[in-house]
Amino acid sequence: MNFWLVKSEPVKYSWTTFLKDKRTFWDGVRNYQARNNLQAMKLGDEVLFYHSNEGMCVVGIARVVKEHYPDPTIDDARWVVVDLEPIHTLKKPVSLEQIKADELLSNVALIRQSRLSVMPLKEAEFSRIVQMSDEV
DNA sequence: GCCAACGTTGGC
DNA sequence: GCCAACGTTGGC
Repeated sequence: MNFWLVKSEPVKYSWTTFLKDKRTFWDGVRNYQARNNLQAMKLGDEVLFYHSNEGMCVVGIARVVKEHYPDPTIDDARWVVVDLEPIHTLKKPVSLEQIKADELLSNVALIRQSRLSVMPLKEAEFSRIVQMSDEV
C-alpha cells in the first residue's frame, strides 16, 4: 500500500463537503508531477487531506476507491482523476507549523515543494502525522 | 534548446 | 496584499 497527501483549498472543496458527499472524484489537477502521482495511486491507498491557504492543516484520512481515469470535467486526455472517499476525521488537525517543526517530517514535499498538490508520503511520514493528530 | 516574461499557488 | 517558488509559454 502507498500513502499520499492531497491539498485542497477549503473555499473550493473542504473536508466538510467531502464528508457530506461521501465520495468524490479528485479533479482539477493540471500539473504533470501531480498527475503522475494520481496515476500511481492504487485502490485502497490511504490519502491525507490537507487544507491549504485557509486552515493550513491536515484534517482527515481518505482512501482511493477508484484508480485513475480521464478527467470528466475537461476534454483533454492528458488529465486524470481518482475517486476518493473519507474514512476518518482527525481528532486534532495537524498544522503545517507542526509538520515543519517535526524532524521526521522535514523531507515531505509539502514543505519542500509548496506548490505541488498531490504528493507521495512514506509510510513513516504518514503514520507520524496520524500519530501527531492524537489518533494512536 | 535556451531563456525571459508571465501566470499560479500558497505561505506569511 | 505581498512575494517566493516554480511551471508554462513563446521568441529567438
